[in-house]
Amino acid sequence: MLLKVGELAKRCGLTVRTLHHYDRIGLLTPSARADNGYRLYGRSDIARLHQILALQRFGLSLAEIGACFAQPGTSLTTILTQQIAMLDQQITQASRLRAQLAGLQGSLLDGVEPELADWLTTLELMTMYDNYFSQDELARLPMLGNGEAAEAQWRALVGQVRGLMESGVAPEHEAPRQLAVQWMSMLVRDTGGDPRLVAKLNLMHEQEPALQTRIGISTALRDYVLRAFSESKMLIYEKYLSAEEARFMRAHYVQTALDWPPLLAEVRDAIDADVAPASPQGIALGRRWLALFQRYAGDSPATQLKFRTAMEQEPELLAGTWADDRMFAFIRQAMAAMMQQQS
Amino acid sequence: MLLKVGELAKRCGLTVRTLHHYDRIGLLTPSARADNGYRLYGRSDIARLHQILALQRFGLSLAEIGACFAQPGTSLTTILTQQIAMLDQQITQASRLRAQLAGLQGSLLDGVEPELADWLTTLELMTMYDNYFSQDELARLPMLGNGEAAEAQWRALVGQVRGLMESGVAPEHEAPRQLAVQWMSMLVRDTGGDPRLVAKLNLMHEQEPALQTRIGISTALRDYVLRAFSESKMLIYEKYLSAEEARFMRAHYVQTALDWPPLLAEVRDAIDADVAPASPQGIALGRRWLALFQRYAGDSPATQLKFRTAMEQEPELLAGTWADDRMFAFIRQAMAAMMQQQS
DNA sequence: CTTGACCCTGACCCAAGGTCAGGCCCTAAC
DNA sequence: GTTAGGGCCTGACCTTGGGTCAGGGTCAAG
Repeated sequence: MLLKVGELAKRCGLTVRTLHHYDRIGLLTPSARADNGYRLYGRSDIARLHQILALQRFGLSLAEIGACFAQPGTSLTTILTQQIAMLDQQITQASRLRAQLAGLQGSLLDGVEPELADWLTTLELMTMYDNYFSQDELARLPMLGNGEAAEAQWRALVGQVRGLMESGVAPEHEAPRQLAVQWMSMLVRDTGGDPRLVAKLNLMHEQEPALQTRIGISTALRDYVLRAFSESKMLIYEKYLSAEEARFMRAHYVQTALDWPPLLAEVRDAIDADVAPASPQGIALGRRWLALFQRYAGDSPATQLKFRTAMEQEPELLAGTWADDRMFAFIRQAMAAMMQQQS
Repeated sequence: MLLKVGELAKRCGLTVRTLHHYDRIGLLTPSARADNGYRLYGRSDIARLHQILALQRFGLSLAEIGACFAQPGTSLTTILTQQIAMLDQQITQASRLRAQLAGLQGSLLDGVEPELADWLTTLELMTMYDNYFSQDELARLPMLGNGEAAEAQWRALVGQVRGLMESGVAPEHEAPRQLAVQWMSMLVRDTGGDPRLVAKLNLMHEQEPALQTRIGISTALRDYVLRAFSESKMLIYEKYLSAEEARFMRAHYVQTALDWPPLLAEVRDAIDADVAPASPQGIALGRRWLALFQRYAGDSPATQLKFRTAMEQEPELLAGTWADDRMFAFIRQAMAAMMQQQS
């Protein structure tokens, strides 16, 4: 019962080349050779080949199959769980991509077929997002999924704000202020209240000029909104401050606005990772928080107290800020630990 | 706004080598070079890169992406449907494999952990099946899925038959006959009544000696069953035949038994493919059917009529045969067309 | 004796880059 | 001035699982 290579190949539905390959890499060496050099496969070789094919069908690479034979310590359950896990990952990944493509296809079916070139620029944006956000974060960015409704809302808002800015209306006026508050509220909503997402959005917006032109939000426009939004907050704080304190705040508040989201993001990460507020890492965050706060509140504890009072009295101050009670609690504890340490 | 290769790579989360590669294969050639030979990527290059990455994320190969750019005739919908179809296929395939592995794993959890070597021989059988059956057919082979119950049933039956055979009991005796009828009925059940599956099973069994030793069914055993089963049919036919006719039948019936399944399989294929019975292909099948029938029924129309009468009177004759009314109807029409043609 | 079907080895090929090697360019620090 | 480090260049070899020759030997049938 010795088979030549071609016979074995036919019987197993393989090519001769494949068997040559297995021979070369030492996975299946025929147990005999004829005098003329022909490979002769015996019964045990055939059995081994079947086993190889079985493991291959499981998705193992030839190298892994070789390892299985080399050390018989490997248990089948290990192999199975491993391969199943791999398949699961593969399946979820493919399904996610499929869902994305199907969504895209759905949005294509309604309207006119656009030019490929137009779509490519849209896709350009998609990869940009991919670049800054993990798959997980993308799924949590409601902005993208909401599609139509949210997008129209944003387009309208951006248009209004740009109208005001281009007409020369100062951002401190009431109309820009109201739009800015709406802007931030929508942003909070569309980031699911997660400061990490908004920090990354800001980063992306800053680093991708192409994005700015595409969605129509230049850095100038963003600064305009930022100033208007800051003004809306400062108008409230002012009621609690002396003229001198208000002057200081007005000189520095706007510049700190963009620094908050990254810090909030880090605090949120720390909370999610169960970092203790009193730990060195927690205290470092508290220190940075305090520094940022002092940049517009100043060094005087009395003034700082006024800000805190304002914040407690006026819940409106928290609107559009991505800060919540959990984060405040964390920072309070971190600062307490900080004081303790210093004294 | 010209970026060096390292800068672009960092911004897009790629490696320098990847950009070199894209340059070499002409997918993304930087629009400028510095005096020192450095690649300089402009704004349009960046846009193109983003588009490349988007299409790549869809699962297109670099060659396909290049083709997209080369001829702008390709529509996005085409690409999307194509990729979705590919993903679907990928997903179903992975899911099917996963289900198989999970099933295997489940059957492992109950019992003791067997040796890897033992399992490999089991896997050997699995690939053997793979070799003879398509994935689709495997799923339709209830034999494999039923596992425990059916397998135990088969083991018991095989054991009983072997016991009789080894004790020297002639297959024509009543005990073997009854077991043979049971055998064929189970086979019909476990092939879902599909003659194509049983034809392939027979083929596999004949060509794989390893399989025979593994499941304990030698060709001798199979012939024993076949003879017993034939006997059970012939006893019925005999009641309708003269002594001479019966002698002819007894001399030839058993030898035709193994030729029926392949023919039935082809007829079934023809029906599924909507082949007309009166077409040349249908008539050819009718001719082969008739030839097979005449091998044990003889040439005399009168004798043949007796067989047909028997078949109509004794529904038991159809048990364990994979033939059904649809197939008889097809063959009847084919033969009618055949007669018409000859006259 | 030829022809066709097998067999052998050796070699190059694919996709999508990874990983050096050898050498040039530029900047900053000494 | 020079030297160290980092970035850039090209070229070349490596990966998986074989496909696809090329050049030459072997065997059986006609």
